[in-house]
Amino acid sequence: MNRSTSFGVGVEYALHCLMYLVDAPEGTNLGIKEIAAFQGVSETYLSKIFARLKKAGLVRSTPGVRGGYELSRPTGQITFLNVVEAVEGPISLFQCRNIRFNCVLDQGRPLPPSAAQGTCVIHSVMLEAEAHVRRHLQSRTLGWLHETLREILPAERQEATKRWFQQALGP
Amino acid sequence: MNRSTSFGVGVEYALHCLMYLVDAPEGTNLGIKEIAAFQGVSETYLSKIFARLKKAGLVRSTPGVRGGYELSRPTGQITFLNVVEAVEGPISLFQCRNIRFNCVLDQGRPLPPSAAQGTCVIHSVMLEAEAHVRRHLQSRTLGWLHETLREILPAERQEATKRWFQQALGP
DNA sequence: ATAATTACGGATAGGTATTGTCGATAATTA
DNA sequence: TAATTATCGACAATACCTATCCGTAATTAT
Repeated sequence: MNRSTSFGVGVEYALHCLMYLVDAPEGTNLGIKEIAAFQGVSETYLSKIFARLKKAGLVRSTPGVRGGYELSRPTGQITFLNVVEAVEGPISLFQCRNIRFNCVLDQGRPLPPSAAQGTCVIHSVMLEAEAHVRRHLQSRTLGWLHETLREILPAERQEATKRWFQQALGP
Repeated sequence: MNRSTSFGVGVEYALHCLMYLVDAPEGTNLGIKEIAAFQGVSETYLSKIFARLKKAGLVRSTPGVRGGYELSRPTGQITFLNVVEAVEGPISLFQCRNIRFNCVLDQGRPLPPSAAQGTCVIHSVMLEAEAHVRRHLQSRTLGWLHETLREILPAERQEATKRWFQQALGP
C-alpha cells in the first residue's frame, strides 16, 4: 500500500502561495494569475485551492479588474493547521470502520452488541496520534514561516520576488 | 477534499486480527479462514494483509493443512508503528513535491537554484508532525492493546471468543 | 502415495479521490 | 461599455484502495 500520504499537493500550493500574500503591500490584492505564474503551478487548480482558503475564512477576495486575494487575518493568527484543514478538510489519520461489529459473536444481536461499549481502543490510539499532529501544526503560523524564510533566503532573491510582483501588478 | 485519511482498512484488519494470534495457545497456528470468519472480513483481502505482516517479520507462517500464522515476537515487542508501517509502508503526512523549484526565478538556471539550499521549511514542519505520530504509535504495543482489551471486554465475551477458536480448530 | 488443506503470488476489476481542465456567470474597474 | 477577475459546475485522467479469482507450492491427514 502506497497511500500512506495524508496531504495532497493542494497544501503545498497553499502554504507557498500564501507567502506572497504576506509580502503584498497593505490593501493590495494578488490575482491567481500572477501567483500561479510566479510559482509555476496550474492556475485553474490553484484557484480551486484559494476558493477553499476563502471558504475557511483565511483569505478575502475581490472580484473584477485588479481583484484578487489578501489575507483576512494577521499572519501570526493563521496556523499551518488552519491551512491544512481549509484545503484538505478535517484531518484524520484513521477512519475507524468498526469492523469489531462484524464479529461473528455480534451477528444476529440487537445493537449495541456486547463489545460495542465506548470507543474502539485502536481508534483512540489513532486519535491521540492525530492530536499530536494537530498540536504541532497549530504551533506554526504563516508569520513564523515568513520570518523563517526571510532569515534563510538570500536577500537578493527576496528583492527579486518583490520586484517581480510589483512589476506584474504594473504601474 | 476528502483524502485526509492516511491509513486504510488494512491497518484496522491487522490490529484486530493480530489480537487473536495473541490469544492463541503457544505453538498454534491460526488460519486466515478462521480469523476472517470470526472477524467478519474479506478472507482474500485479509490474506494480503497478513502477507505484508509476514514480509515485515511480525508474523511467521506455516503452509499446508493445519497451517496458519503466529506472532514472531513477544507481544510487547510489536508496536502499532510496526503494524501500520508493515501494512501501509513508511508513513508520511506530506509528500513534498518541491514546487519551490517551479518558481519563475529559478527557470532557466542551473541546479541547484539559489533557493534550493537545504530542506524545504514547510516540509520540515510536516516531518516534525510525522515524528510525533511515529513516536506515539511506537509507544503502544500489541501487548498493551491486549491487556487493555482484557480489562475492558466482558469476561463472558472473552471466553466466548476463546471457545469459538478452540472449536474452529477443533479435533 | 494420494488427497485435502493452507499460504503465497499475480492478474484483474470496481469504486473513489485527487489533480486538473474547460466554460459560463457575476462582479468590479477602466 | 468593455475588460478583467473570482466563482461555480461539469468533466476527464490518473492513481490507488479494496477486493476477488486463480494457479502453485508446501504440508498434513488418510
